[in-house]
Amino acid sequence: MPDSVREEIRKLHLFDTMAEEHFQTLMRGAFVQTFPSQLELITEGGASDFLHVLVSGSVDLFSEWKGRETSMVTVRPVSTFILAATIRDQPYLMSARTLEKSRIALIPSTEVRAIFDADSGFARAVVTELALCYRSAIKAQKDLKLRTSPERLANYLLRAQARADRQPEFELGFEKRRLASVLGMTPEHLSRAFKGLQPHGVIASGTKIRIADQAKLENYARPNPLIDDPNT
Amino acid sequence: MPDSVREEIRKLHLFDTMAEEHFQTLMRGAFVQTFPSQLELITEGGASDFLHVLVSGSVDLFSEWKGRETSMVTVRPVSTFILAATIRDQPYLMSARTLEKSRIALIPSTEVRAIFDADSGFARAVVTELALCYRSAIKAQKDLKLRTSPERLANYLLRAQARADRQPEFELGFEKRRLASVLGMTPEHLSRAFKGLQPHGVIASGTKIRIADQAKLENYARPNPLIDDPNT
DNA sequence: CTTATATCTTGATATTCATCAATTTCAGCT
DNA sequence: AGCTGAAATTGATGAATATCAAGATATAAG
Repeated sequence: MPDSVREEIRKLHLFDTMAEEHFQTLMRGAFVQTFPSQLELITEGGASDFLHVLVSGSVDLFSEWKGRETSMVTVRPVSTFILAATIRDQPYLMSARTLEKSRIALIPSTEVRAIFDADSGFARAVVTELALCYRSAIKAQKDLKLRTSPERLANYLLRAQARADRQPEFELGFEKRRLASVLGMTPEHLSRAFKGLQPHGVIASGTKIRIADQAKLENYARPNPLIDDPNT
Repeated sequence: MPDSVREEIRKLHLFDTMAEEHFQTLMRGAFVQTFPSQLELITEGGASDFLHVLVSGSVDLFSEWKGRETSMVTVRPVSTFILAATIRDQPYLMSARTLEKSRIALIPSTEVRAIFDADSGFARAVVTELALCYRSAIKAQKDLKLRTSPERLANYLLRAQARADRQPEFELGFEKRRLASVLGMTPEHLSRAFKGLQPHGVIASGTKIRIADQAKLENYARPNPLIDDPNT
């Protein structure tokens, strides 16, 4: 494992308080691999053999049932995924595929669980991380149950804007068909939803979004920190 | 706090491995209270001052946005709720109200966080609990995004049946209007969904459900452990 | 037992959203 | 620059779901 990658992983909240010795143990068993785009890394129902750390690129977590498929969330670097399955030693609830060429560090789950028992700083960090994951899942559920799909889109755009330093213009950075799936709608419906947001101050041309009238959009979207703020 | 209640709380997975001394500390600061039906115990956005343990009765966790309201989950005894908010010291994401007369133990959040730092057995139990909560939230999201509402109802009935020892006949134990809200539909639509399940072997009369043809219902519902099994 | 109130059901209708088919636009490749 | 295939849009239609307005049933209080 290259030192630069090691450093990036160490900086993650999940690993930044644990004893150096334990971190070294984890890293000894770990390895970094570069995967091509569109590769299925893990399949839901499988055994959780490795904790994954996305170092660069991006990964889609998705699920299937009865031939239908839905994107649950997009993972961006640097962050871990499928921590809960690893800790509980239970099957993955979601599949994962790369959206682009991606570097991923794989840490054997058995070692993660062993260090979890040995290092209370790490255990505490796991708790923080899981609580965050849980809360963001609850927010996603509220988003789905309380909002119509154009409302979800409007609030999604405001969150994307916030990620892009609140600039009035930003890149979607993400295929629209997957955005549709994340928002729980069809690509066609998403296309119409974008049109429907024009009177509310949104100008979308291709993958570039411009919030022409911030106040108007916010008035329509009614963002709520208990749904839309990732830090709350 | 009565000893009988103390014992029931102690038996919860969350508390059953911690040092007796620490458990005593928690219990000293805690108190049990009986609340009437339909009382709003906590309001989303509020500060998480107490970890709640439902000793008897039942509690609805729900959320609101723009005048709309949705039931997220029903808490049944004996279990805790709003653990993530307590641990993270962040505002509640959901409100809670009693569905019937309920006894609830309230444990000050500050003490929970203090013991969490001091007792690694407790910390580990918190992790297990949070991972379970997270995974059930993901399952709920999959249920919502991958299934139509009659499919959600069909699978809900199979889960309710599993809770009732897999008897072919069981009580819904739950107002239909709230079931509708939990399943993300209107009461009218739920009523029609029940009718739509008749050809699939479901006989519903009032609050009593009879699975007349198990195979037929399962063939329609296609339950999946990665969505429907609470232990997976 | 009866009244009163809320819940559940049913019917009619409107809205939201999905599907299918046909273009159009875009991005990558040569 | 021009070709190629995927993605995005648009239009027409249909299915899923919500809303509104009555009725029917149940539940609780007197």
